[in-house]
Amino acid sequence: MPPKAKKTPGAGARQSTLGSFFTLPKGQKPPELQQTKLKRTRAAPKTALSSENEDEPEGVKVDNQDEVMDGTEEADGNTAKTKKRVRDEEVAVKAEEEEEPATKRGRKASATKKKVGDEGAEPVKKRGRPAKTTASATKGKGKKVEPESEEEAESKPKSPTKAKKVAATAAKKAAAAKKEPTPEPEPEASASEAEVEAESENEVEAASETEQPAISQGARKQVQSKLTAGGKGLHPYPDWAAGTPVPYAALVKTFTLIEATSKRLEKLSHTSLFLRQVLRLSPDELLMVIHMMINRLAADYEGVELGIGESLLMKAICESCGRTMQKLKEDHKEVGDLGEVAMKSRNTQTTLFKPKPLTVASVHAGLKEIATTKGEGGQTRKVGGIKKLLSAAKGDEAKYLVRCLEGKLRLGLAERTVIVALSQAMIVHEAEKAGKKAPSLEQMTAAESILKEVYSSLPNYEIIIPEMMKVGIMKLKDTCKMQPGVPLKPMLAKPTKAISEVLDRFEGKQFTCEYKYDGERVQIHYVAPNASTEFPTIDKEKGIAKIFSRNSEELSPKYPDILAALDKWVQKGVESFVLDCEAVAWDREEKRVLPFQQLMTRKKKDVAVEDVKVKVCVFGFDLLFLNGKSLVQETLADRRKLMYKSFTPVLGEFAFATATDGQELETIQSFLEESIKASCEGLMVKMLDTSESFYEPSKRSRNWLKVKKDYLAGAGDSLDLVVIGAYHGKGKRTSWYGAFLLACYNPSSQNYETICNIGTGFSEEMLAKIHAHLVDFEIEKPKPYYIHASGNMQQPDVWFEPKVVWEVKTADLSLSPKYMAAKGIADTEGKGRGISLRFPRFIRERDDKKPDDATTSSQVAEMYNRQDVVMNGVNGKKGGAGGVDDDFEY
DNA sequence: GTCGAGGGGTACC
DNA sequence: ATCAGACGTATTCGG
DNA sequence: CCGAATACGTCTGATGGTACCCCTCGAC
Repeated sequence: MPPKAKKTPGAGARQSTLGSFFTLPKGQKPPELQQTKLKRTRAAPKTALSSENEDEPEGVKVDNQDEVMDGTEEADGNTAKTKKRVRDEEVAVKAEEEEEPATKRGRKASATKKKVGDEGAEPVKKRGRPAKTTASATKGKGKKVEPESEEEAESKPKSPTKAKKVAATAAKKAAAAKKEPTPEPEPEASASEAEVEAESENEVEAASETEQPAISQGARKQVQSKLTAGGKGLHPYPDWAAGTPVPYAALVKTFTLIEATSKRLEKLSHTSLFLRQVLRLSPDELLMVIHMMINRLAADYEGVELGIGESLLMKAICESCGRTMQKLKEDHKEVGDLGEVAMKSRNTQTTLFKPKPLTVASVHAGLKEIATTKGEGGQTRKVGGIKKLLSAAKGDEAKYLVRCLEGKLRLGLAERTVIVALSQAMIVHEAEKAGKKAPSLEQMTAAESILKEVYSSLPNYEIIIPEMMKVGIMKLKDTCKMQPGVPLKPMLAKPTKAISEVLDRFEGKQFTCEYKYDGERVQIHYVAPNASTEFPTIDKEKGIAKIFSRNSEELSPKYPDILAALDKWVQKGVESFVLDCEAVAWDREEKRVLPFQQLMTRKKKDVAVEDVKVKVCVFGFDLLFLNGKSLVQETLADRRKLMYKSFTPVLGEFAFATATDGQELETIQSFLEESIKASCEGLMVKMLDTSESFYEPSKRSRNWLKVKKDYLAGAGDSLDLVVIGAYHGKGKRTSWYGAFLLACYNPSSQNYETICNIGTGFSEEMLAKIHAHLVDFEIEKPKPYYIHASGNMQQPDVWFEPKVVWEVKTADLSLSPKYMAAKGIADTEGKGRGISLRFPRFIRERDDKKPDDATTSSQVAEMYNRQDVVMNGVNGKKGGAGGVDDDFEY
């Protein structure tokens, strides 16, 4: 039976799109995407979208209203709402169960069934080649770069003009468009697949899992070894005198090369060549060079901040080049990159004095100085520091200097790649030094994995690099081990669009689901005074007790209360540990967790235990280190057992994350519902006991899954909002709008009240189209009936006539200091705050809606209040307890 | 001189 | 945080 | 058995709101 028939009528067309979208199995492209892939043409994507795959008739027009209304009607009865959700989800899931073709090995045999319903029209894409026709069509955009296009790219490596880019994509699409949706022939495969799976799925999976990393390097290594093994003179920058400081120009040259290509392997090779050169000529500066490449001054937890942002930077450029701010801004808008702007500006001015050429060391020192400048007149002095650097910069140097100050190198080269490059450079260097031949692929692979592993357990170059120079890369593991006091990179989770996706991945294995609390990820490090194991960097007498954030920032000053309460919940005999947990705001009276917005209001510095305003409860979910031993290589099941044994829950102070190991869809389903009722964001799903359950922060960045409520059918709020303003895009989005200002409609005042900016969820194609479309509606000044904050800061770059309506999805609604939506309507504590959206993202255009059909202020208010009720329990203490700046009396 | 508002920056999500 | 796009690798199918 | 095409994972860089902290500047 086509699932569609089962849909709740109220949900209407929206459900049909989202529903099917979110329940698609992994291997399959959602119809929309597929659609776009197949049919993308610059003209009329709209029609393609709506006509073809959403069989979405008139109902659409009002569905949003309906939905909101639904919500409100059910608001008091909470349960009704919940039920509805459950139902939708069930439907979705069932639908999938029925029609999912075993895209992935490891799916059920039932999958052989042909799909029907929503996506029925769309042929199922299977692994492997579907049909002949595609060949010629796809060629145009082939995966390997075609000679011509490469030529093109090469000829203007930097700042390819947008027009060109658009043209290119358009061409691609045109080519792709020829591709015919082929009428899928293919039940056979799934049958055999199913069989294979039945026999040996686990082994196969496990084997491939473990081996993958090593094998996969093969081809890449070959390239690498070729590039790296050659010896001197391969790097385009001429050697500087050995032992002298690395010229900044050499680094910049490398940057330029890296930026010029989009190929990752090529970036990699440039990086390792340069690093090798550094190793050869000025090994002492390796650390600094690495820091510069990843654009950092020191380890994260040392809290070195530049304190420089766009504004100050512009000021500095302005002063140093003698141009007006206005001109600068214009350029910025056009070029989209302050670095380029700075470089160009400098070019127009002849430098009379020839300052000493910049070196990596001098730049580093300059930056550090800027970072440490503070106090009265600090900003001016910082600007002075920038000017000094800038005036010594030649050519491209200025560009990267500025970007470095901006904190975005925008090279397409991030830390991960640098690590790989470093390992390669190092191993080659070592071989050469020892007079041996170029290292074998195996050696290179080994070196790479060693460095990765070491870095993941001790992410601090200031320790690793000197050690590596001393003992060599292959022995690093022996000396650089995890230690309390150095924060690990936390393991992250991959977003999941449907519960079925979880099963898809974890089916047949032991896994667990935990609540995903809405707080701050926190890593607690502890060593008791006089612990029996000693650590090189820790004073034995004092021990250590520190807290780190998700990004390895030190949070101890922010949470003295947690540290002070440690002995309440750490069991005796636990001498040292590293605990992964979530700190959540806690309501002492109601004994329940509070929303994130509440947690945010905690002070960050100089917090004394006595005057903590927002109490925090710690929810532990993983133990990474215990009594002198790293647990990273233990299974989650074991780690968790140890955790349970080592700590004791104390109400309102510490708890273990609520978890269930149930394997059934229904179990997960209801667990999810529970978690949401308990004010959580959703669930985390983790493998329990295969080797995949090791804590592997860097090896596999997303080995956990998160299931968030706003993904699931019916549980996410979506709104239809009017576009009334926009901001010029930067970087990739130069010459388009980069973000937009949205508003809801207030029918009683006939005003448009701003509710949020939005800048994600658009495809490039969409952005281009949007720009082309909206340019014509730009207006000089905001309409008098636009209600928006007056601050200079908040104004968009351009205003529009109210014409276009977009569907936007959000996770939450929050009280806002800068947006005006529903001000005075919702239960906003009379503080004159409006409502805004948390994590807004663009879903699609609603060309079937007029601006005054947009979501209304009262609907927004309704949504907010409903959420408030859910959050605070039906009885909610002292009416509308969500008030953010409510004082919390005890 | 002191105080508060607002700009600018950074962190969290 | 969310999201899209590009690249690299693994897998599969047609010949 | 190979080449081509697809599927999937990883990495990168666009962009969101809010709160705090620090500095600046103007009012008194």
